[in-house]
Amino acid sequence: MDRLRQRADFLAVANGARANSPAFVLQSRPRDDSGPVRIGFTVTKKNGNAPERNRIRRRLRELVKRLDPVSMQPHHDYVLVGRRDALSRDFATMLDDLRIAFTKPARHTHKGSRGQRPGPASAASRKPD
RNA sequence: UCAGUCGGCCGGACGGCCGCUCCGGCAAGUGCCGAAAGGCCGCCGGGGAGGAAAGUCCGGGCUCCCUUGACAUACGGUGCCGGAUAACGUCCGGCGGGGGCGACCCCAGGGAAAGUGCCACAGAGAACGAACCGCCCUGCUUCGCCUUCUGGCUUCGCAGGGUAAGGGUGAAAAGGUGCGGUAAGAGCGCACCGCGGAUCCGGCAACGGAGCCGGCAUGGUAAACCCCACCGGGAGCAAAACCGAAUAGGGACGGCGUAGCGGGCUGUUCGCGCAAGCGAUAACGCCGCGGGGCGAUGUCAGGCCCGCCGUCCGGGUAGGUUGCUCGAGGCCGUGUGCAAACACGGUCCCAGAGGAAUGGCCGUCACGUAUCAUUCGCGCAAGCGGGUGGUGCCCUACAGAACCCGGCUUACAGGCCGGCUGAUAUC
Repeated sequence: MDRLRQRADFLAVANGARANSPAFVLQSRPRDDSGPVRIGFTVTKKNGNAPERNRIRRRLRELVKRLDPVSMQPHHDYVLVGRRDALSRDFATMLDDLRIAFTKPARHTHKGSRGQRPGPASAASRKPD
C-alpha cells in the first residue's frame, strides 16, 4: 500500500465516489493499471490549528494501518478527508466506521453517487485484529 | 509569617504492543516502479519539535535580479549619552523627567529665538500681549452731615486716566512666595526659588555643581507640517542551480514523392506584352424585338501555400535531484569587564520532512481539581486549617520545525529556585 503524494492524484480522487462518516469522508477512485492500493489524507484548515490537524491525520493514518487490507478494493486510490470529530471519537468506533465505509462505495463505483451511511452511534468495542 | 518586587528554570515520568522518518554500517537480485531523470525493497546500531517551533514586526547570513560605487532628490525608518554586537528599532551601564514608604517600575526623551498651522467649549482676554466685575486718582454733577473759612467727610452718576493685588472662566491667564513700596498697584526695589546668559569646576559624553550677571524677554503642540543628524537598491528557499519527459510548437539534415488525395487562397472580360506585369472595365456568355431573366455568393483548367516518415539541435512545462543543515553552534573551565559581552583552552555533533516524519492505542504512578467518608487541631458555636482513603474529571496549558541565525511582540494549566523591599511576631 502506497501513499498518495501528487496533487493531481488528489484532484482526480476528489471527483470519485464518497462515503461519509462522523469523523471522516472517504473518497475513492478505481485505476486502470495494476498498481497497489494508494491512500492519501486531507485535513483542511477549518478543522483547527496545526497540532489539532496533525492529530487528526495521525489517528486516521493509524486507522488505515489497523484495518485488514482485504477490505480495500485492489488498484484503487483512496483519500480520507478528516473532520473535527476525529479528535475525540472513540478509536474502536472509528475503526468500525472505516470498515463500513470501505464496503459502501464498491457498489456505486461508476455512478459516483455519494453513499451516505453514518456509522452506528453506539458500537461495541471490537478487537482490532 | 504575610504582602510585594526583580531574575532564572521546568513545562509530566516509567513501561508494553504496533508504526513513521533521517543518518551510519553490512548485505544486495543487475530484483521492482518509471519513457527518462531518478526512486523503492532486507538486517543491525544511532538521532528525531519549542520556549515560544507562533505572529512575520525589526536586523543579518545566503541566492537571484539590477547596477545604485559615491553624491543629490524623493520615500521610508531611527532619535538623551556612552558601550556591546555581523547588525538592529535589541541588550548593558549611565543621565534627565514622572510614579511608589520602599525594593523597583514607566518615558515616541533631538529642535518651538528657521518658518507655517492649530489651541474647541467656557471666558473680558488664548499671542503684531487682554480691563468683565473690582481697586485707585482727577474733573463735573448730585445726596446728606460738620464748619469761622474758596475747607473736610460721605452717597448716586457721567467723562478721562492709572492698575494685574482680589473675583470669575479655563487643561493652561503672562514667573512664584514673602517683605518693602504706592493714590491703588506692578520685578518698581530686595531675599529665596524658578528662567536665561557667559565663566569656572567635575565627567569621554548626556549632564551635574558653584558663584556672578540679567529684572523676566522665548505659552503649549513636532504620535501637525516641518528642520537637523544618522541608516536604507529590489525580491525572496515557491530564492536559486542541475537533470528532464509525454504532447504541442521552433530549427537543421536525410528519406519518400514531385503523382494522387485533403484543406486554404486566387478565380470576369478586353487591349498590349514571350512572360512578369501594365492599362481599361462590370464592360462577359446565353435567352429575348425590348423591358428583363438566367449563368453567378457558381464551375473547369491553371497557379501558390500547408499537411508524411526518420535522426539530431536548442528553449520551456509536469516531474526528479541539490540547496538542507557544522552554525555569529551547544556545554564546561580560565581570564578581562560594574554589566551586556569578548578572548583563550577543552569537549560534543544535537531533527532535516516535503499532501509535509518526530506518532497511535493502552497500563501504572505523580500533579491538579471536584465530591464523599473518616480523623486531628483551634473555637461556646457557625466555621477555619491539615492528614488519610475511595470515586469522578482533566487524563494536561499555549501550541507543530518548513533555508539558517540575533532580537522583539503575543499566548501559556501547573510547578520549582534565588536576590531584594515593606509590615508583623520572636530572640
